[in-house]
Amino acid sequence: MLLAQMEGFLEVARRGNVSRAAEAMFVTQPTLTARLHALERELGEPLFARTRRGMKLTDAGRAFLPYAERAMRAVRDGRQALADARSASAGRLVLGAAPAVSTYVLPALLQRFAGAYPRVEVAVRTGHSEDVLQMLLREEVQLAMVRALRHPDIESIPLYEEGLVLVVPPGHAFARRSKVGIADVASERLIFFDRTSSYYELTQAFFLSLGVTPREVMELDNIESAKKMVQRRLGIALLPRTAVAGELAAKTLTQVTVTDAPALSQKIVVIRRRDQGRPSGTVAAFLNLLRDSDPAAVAS
Amino acid sequence: MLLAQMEGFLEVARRGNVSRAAEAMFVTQPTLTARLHALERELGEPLFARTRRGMKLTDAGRAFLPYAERAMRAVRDGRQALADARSASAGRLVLGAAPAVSTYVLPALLQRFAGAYPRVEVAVRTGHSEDVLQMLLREEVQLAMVRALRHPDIESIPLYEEGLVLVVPPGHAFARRSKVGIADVASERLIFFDRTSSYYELTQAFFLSLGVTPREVMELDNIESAKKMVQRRLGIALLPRTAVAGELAAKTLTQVTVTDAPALSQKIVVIRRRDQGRPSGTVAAFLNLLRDSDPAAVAS
DNA sequence: CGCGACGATAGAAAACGTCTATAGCTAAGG
DNA sequence: CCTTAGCTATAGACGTTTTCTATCGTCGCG
Repeated sequence: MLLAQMEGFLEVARRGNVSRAAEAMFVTQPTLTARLHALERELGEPLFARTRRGMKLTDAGRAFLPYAERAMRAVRDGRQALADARSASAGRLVLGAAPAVSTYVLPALLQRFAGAYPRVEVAVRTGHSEDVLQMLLREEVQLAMVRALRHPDIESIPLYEEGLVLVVPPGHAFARRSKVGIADVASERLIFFDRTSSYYELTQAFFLSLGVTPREVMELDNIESAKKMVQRRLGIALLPRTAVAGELAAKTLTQVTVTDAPALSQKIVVIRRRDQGRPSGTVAAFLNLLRDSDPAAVAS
Repeated sequence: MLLAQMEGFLEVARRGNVSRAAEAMFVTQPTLTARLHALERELGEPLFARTRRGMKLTDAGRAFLPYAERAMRAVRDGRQALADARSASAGRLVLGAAPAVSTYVLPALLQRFAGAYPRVEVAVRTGHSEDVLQMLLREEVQLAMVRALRHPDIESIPLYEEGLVLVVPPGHAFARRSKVGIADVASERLIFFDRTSSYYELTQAFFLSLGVTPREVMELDNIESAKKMVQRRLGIALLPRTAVAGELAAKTLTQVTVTDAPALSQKIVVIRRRDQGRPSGTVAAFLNLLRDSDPAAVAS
């Protein structure tokens, strides 16, 4: 059975006239007649009664009509759904993100995205990079923004390099000094966040590699708390630049450059399953948005 | 777009494997591959991501899936609906009937019909034959049982001949006499029913043609009341045989034969629009039932 | 009585779908 | 390391189906 037959059936039923319907469908009348015959033969039942003045539905035709309509509508709607998906004018986007990304980078990005694609439903799952990777592999998320990591089944696109910057409370001694060395830092009270996170390991490794043992460490499990601690002058901290952009601008925290240590940073990437084909619809739209933005610059 | 493509799409989506799906659909793998390609090309979007271990729906494919399913289901259901209609195992039957038919003949017929086709919904519209004819022409009913009448757009099948019989109360003088003549009848008080009905005209014409003027006529607008009047000895009446079958059997009315007058009767037919093609489904089923029954004999 | 409108039919040309055979790729196994 | 197995994609031939143009047959209508 062909959709063309259904379509012809509906058109003829609507107009009660094969010639007219054929014209409307841009085929010749014999073609449409043949389609109707084929459909009737397949269904084993005349759908039309041929009268002097045209075609009239039989009871069987009337019984079949709603189903043909339903089928055609389903196809039309399916096409439309695809068009919507293609233009990302509707659909769903499920993102995974590491905590720092989720908190400091995503909000601005999603605000732009939602503005451009208001009918797209967006969901965000936050977790440490490794956990988010697992979500991606389990297809719980379509796309994830995490620190660079590798896995045979994923491909990643670099997003930005997130620097860890040393922040001190306004008016701190470091803020007035022209040069701050790693030894100076080590003698300060240092505040870390989230022992389970890669940031923690990274930071520890950094100090150890410089032969420095941080003094009197304080650990929080989230960045916001760490910032508050610094502001309350309980210590200084190495925090992601994107996480402190707001405070630096508002001068409620001050950035200090360490002169005798390499810049500490990690790469943030967006990752995607390799086996999903070309990105399409909402995913492609979001990736385009990322390409057109400087994610690090939008941190709020 | 072809239904075969939809079907292939669904099958492959379900199995994640073209070869397997092709086997299940009794086609070769290249055929199914071609169908998928054609569908994807028409939709302008890959529906599957080709992986090492088979086919995996893309987001677009996932978006399209429910619509394809819906379309296929509509077609399946349509087929089923037609099959049901053909076997009259389901559907709807709208009958028109003249009052006497509706009241005295239809109940038994419909009881049998409902027994044979329990899932068919039946509706009955009652009216005088001419009114019912109009309903049929307006397609408000599919079939009608009325007195014989002709119209270019309808065809009719004889059902039975309904005799008008003279009924008197039990114990009436006529019941004891061997012979009753038309003159005897004319001297009795006669009860008629429904001046607007064809019965009335028919009966009047009958008497007039015999040169007899009925005495002291009483008119009711329905047969049941007329029967009651006769039973209360307010007169005698010429009533349809089917309408008094029950009373005759119960001996609450007595039939009298008029010896010197021709039998008075009218033909009852079932009529149908000529332009509806061969009767199908419920209509055909009901017509078969009529053919297999003796409608006059089933009068309750 | 011919004209016009309707669907059905015939026959030829074109288009399409399907098949077999095989290529190309990747992952797993000896 | 090479082979094998399992997957989809591709090529080319074949056969059927679809579509077209042209025409017919029928029936109402003027």
